Amino acid sequence: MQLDNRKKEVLHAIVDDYVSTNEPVGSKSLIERHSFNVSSATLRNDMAELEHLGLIEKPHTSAGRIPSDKGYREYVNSLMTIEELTPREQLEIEKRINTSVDEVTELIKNATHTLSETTGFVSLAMSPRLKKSFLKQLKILMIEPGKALVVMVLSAGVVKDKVVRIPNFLNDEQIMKISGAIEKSLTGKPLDEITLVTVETAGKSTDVPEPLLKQVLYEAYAAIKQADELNIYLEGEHRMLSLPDFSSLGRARDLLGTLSDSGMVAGYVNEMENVARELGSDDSYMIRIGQEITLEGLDDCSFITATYNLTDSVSGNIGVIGPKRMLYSKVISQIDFVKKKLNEEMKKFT
Amino acid sequence: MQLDNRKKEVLHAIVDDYVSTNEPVGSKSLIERHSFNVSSATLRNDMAELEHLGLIEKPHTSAGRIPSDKGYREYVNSLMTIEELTPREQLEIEKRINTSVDEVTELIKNATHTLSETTGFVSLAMSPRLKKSFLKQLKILMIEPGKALVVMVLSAGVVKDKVVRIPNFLNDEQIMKISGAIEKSLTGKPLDEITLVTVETAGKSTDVPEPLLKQVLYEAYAAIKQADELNIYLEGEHRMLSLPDFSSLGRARDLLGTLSDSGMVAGYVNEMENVARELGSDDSYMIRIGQEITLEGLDDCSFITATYNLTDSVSGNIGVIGPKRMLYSKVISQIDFVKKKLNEEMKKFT
DNA sequence: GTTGGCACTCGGGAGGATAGAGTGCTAATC
DNA sequence: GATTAGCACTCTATCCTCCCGAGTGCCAAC
Repeated sequence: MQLDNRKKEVLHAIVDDYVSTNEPVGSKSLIERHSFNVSSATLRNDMAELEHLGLIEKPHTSAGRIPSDKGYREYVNSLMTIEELTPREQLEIEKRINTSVDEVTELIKNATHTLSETTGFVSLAMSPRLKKSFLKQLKILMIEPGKALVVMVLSAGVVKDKVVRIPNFLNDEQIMKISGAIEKSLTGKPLDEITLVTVETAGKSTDVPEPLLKQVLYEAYAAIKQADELNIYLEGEHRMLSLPDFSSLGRARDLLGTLSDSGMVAGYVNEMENVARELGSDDSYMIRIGQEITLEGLDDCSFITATYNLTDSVSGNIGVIGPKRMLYSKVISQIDFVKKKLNEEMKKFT
Repeated sequence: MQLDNRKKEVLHAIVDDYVSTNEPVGSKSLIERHSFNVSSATLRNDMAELEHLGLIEKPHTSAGRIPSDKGYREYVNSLMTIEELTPREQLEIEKRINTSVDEVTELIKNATHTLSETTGFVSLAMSPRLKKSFLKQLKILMIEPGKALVVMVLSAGVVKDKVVRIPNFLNDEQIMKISGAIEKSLTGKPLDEITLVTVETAGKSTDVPEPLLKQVLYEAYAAIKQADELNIYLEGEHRMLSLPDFSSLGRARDLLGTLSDSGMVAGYVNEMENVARELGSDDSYMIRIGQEITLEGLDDCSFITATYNLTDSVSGNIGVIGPKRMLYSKVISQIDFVKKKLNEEMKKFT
């Protein structure tokens, strides 16, 4: 995009003004609000040019201009400067996240909540991707005949468990044997290297009769697989209703309808993450603007996520879904700060 | 309320018509849609009377009438007849709930989801009130130095756990001793009879040094207390946006804003339950209509809940929040049926 | 107690005029 | 060649006004 300096400033100003007023911005009001040393006619020429390049557009002939998705993209990529949060804002966020909790999950929920409150938008977080974390402990506890609890402690400081059904005849001692055998041979293995075969091999060393053994092993395997399933935490959906961008009930309905399918949103975030990795992107955050988002009803939204790290190899995403007409520089720095604090707090768990 | 038969029929007809058309209903259209053997003028007299009694009201002078909260209340208490679901509808619900799950929590979530889908409204469920269930097992597992997992199995077939911090110096053996001591003396005790003192007394029989012991006991106690905390599951908030009753963005915003504070909703449901118990109500469901609901923004809603039973002494609530302009007879039977199926499925867990 | 008749009320939709912000284009100027 | 003033044009949003129609309350008659 070869834009001369003034055109860049014009685009910058249009985005700024539109974000703060929610009104299409015209050449004249642009002159009034900013100190361009040229006339409105000159800006009109520039604006015609910017429109030709697809960076801004007119809602209708006699209105001002609003940024297009491409315009926002240009703004985000090359024009904006990210501002630090004020100490006051930082303090506010720190205070909210710092409430001591005993589990990583709680911490992540905390951070998500904080992010929604500080940005005023929908916030979301993915649970950590645990595939690369390894098993530190695995215990099978007998709950009652036919039922047991598989408890796993993972390297990332995460505890997972799952109630499973087991054959009725198995006694406490047999379960302990199986539990011990699995633990002994799987400890230290990353979750994504554990297969049904690995688990079955591990169980072979016990003297528990075959068919009974097999079912327990299978259930243990299923519990391990379930441990690295992804969860998503979404919060603040109702805040979207307060934004003028969603004052049309139809849009609001589509948006909240889509967000209510958390599995779909989770899938999308995951896909974003994968794409970013493939591209070897080294940005600390990912942004999707308007139509770049392939989820239905999010055409007027932007999606910004950052990656938090629980350990070197275990990470997840945290971010925001807001209107594409948002103060990107501010929101990005808010996400960034929350992520930073989240990372710091996470160190306490690993 | 001393209403002659025709007035009852008129009120019944007004509620029915208004629920199905969402238009204020006038004397003339009442004649057209129903077979009253009187003229519209007569109905006008009846309607004036009903209005005088506060059962119906006019949005403005020249409109038809709509039921007031009191009118709906009369309808629900004395006029409506609850209709059975069709076999087809029953099947639909059964199919959705019957998906086999391993934990009660999952089952409840399932039921909530089903209820939202079948009614088209917001559904909610409270987790079972576990105060009256007793401890069947309690194990403390060492996770790593300074950290342990308290696992509790309750009589109602529910498994709860909590990660707790413990003194760094404690070793595996000491923890097991404490764990065993607590389990031995608390097994069989209802949760609400377990106090910090009970737990501390239980721990005395071990030879673990006092200050270390004390912290573990305290954490175990906290874990037990946390086990009977109430959770609420809310689902389908976005569905409210599709209802004409909430086509005003302001109302929709207030409603979803309130519902987003799940703690508050949970508190309210709990209060409803307590009031019903005090009154010794033997209804199988509770209904709050319009202004009877003290939550902000729910003036145009009705709140219907039923009580499910996990065991004789352990129960929770499941129900719906919908517009007060709803088909009560239908919704109530839907809730009732879901509750029934939920109870049946729950038997498998206890 | 019921009914037909009638004057009255009020919201909502249709049509029309107007203001105002903004545009593109042209011709003159720097 | 870039910039500017000026101007005719465009389109939306808003405000009036008017009027239809559904509904009401009340009265006098049955």
